[in-house]
Amino acid sequence: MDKEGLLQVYRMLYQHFGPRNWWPGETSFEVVVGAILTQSVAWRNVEKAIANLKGQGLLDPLALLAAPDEQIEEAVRPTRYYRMKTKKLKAFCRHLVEEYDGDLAKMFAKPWPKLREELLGVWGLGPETVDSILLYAGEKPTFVVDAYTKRIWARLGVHPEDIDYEELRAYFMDRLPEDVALYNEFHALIDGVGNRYCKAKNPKCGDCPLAAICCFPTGGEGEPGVEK
DNA sequence: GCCCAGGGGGCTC
DNA sequence: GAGCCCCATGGG
Repeated sequence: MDKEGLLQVYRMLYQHFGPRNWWPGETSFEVVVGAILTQSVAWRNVEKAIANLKGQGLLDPLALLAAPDEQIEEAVRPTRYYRMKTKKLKAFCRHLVEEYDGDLAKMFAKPWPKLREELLGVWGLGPETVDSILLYAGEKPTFVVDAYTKRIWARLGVHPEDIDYEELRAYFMDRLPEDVALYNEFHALIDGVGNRYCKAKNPKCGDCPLAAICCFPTGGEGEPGVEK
């Protein structure tokens, strides 16, 4: 799939869903917190957790660091893995406070490819979370890949589903213009189609906007590894 | 009441 | 370095 093919998919999704207006968040710190909490969990539950944190004045790096683990755990309980996520939130806040005086603007002032490597070194932050933070909180032109991206492009016959994260990210970034708004909307649209039509165990193809170009289910998983 | 969602860490060999 | 288990809630 070349640049035009990718943009065609983008247009098909956009026509179906319209603008998705990501990322909901009053502050960039709230967006970061959401990026960590949304790991493996529906956004609905993240909203509850963020409301809990906000209600207790914990949507602030210093306040969050100072609060006892038990309080954070209770607040983020709806997002599953709440003990792990409490550790992850604190690990990020610790890094932010120690390296940037708790100031996200200062952090994002750093050249983003360098910052990306740095954040990947923070405990609890993997590539998807780091790219989400950079794109949606920092407005940096890095493409976010998730399980839906892998699954959908596998079903389009472009790659095997177990493709490496960095490889698929590079696939998009090598072909698409370096455009924050495009990356923002594209990932949000992929999440939309994935959520509605592309669940792993019970896909509901129905009126999926990509049905015309999809290899699933008739074509199985497509032709893994074949470059289209 | 069971099964599934699905990112990241950590362990194994 | 690939494979596997752990985390542990809530919706269908």
